[in-house]
Amino acid sequence: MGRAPCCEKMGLKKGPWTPEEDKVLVAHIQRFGHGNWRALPKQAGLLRCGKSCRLRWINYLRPDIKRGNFSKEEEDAIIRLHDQLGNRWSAIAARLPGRTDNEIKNVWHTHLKKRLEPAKEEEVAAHEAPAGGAGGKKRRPAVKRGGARRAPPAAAAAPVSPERSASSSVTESSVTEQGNTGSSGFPKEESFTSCPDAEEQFRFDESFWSETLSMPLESFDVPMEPCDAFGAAATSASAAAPDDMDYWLRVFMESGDVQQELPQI
DNA sequence: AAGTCACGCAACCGCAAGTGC
DNA sequence: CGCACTTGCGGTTGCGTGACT
Repeated sequence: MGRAPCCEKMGLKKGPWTPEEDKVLVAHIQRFGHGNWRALPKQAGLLRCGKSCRLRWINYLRPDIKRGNFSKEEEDAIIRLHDQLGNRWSAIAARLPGRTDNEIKNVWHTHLKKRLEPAKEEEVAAHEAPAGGAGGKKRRPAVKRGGARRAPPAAAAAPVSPERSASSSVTESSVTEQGNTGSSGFPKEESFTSCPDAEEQFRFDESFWSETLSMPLESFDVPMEPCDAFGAAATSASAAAPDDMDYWLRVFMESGDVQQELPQI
């Protein structure tokens, strides 16, 4: 908004997303997944940078996002988890089904922080903050983020579920490589097509999704795969896990626009 | 009713870490 | 082994909106 452009390429759109852009993004991800965020906007025909697409998907468009006010239980959970984990919002989000790190971060800064401030001050005066990051100073005061990323080395922070630190740490490859990683007990985005809970999660924004899914295929440059290509793709890709790249390559080849887009990948 | 203020949320930026070459 | 690229995370910004004066 008021800063210098983050994207190297000028001409890319910034600011609030339009419903049309949302539809295009959702449709593209459903069909092809998001193995490469950088290439995705080009392939989808969006004038956005990959980062922006990723953020939009993770924080708003994912079907398993729970919108609306936080319940008392959720707020309590955030407070408790923040006490344990510090400002590791993605780790906290991973433990709150349907909530995103951004959302939790916002809630913390706008509600919970203020609520806790008085008590916190006393506590801090008494001893150091537990996780070292609750104060919110310079970058990464608490635990190094590395441990919670793609190949979590047994997790620097024990409480974090080892298989994935964040709701946002989701890629199409996680579907194919790990299959349904719902072992932690809460729904994850990558599982929404293959997990039994998927249908339930899918209801969060039913009207939007039904609208999106009912869009005419002609709206997109590429011929549509039969039915929910995303789910089918994920499933079949999962079946062909060792070779998922080949699978997606084939999908692109069949889609017809690969001649234009693939060389840029 | 109009103007001002405060808050909430969506989005952006920079940096760190992982991965592939 | 080192470098370049991509992804993911946390901090921050600023617009939109409701509350208040």
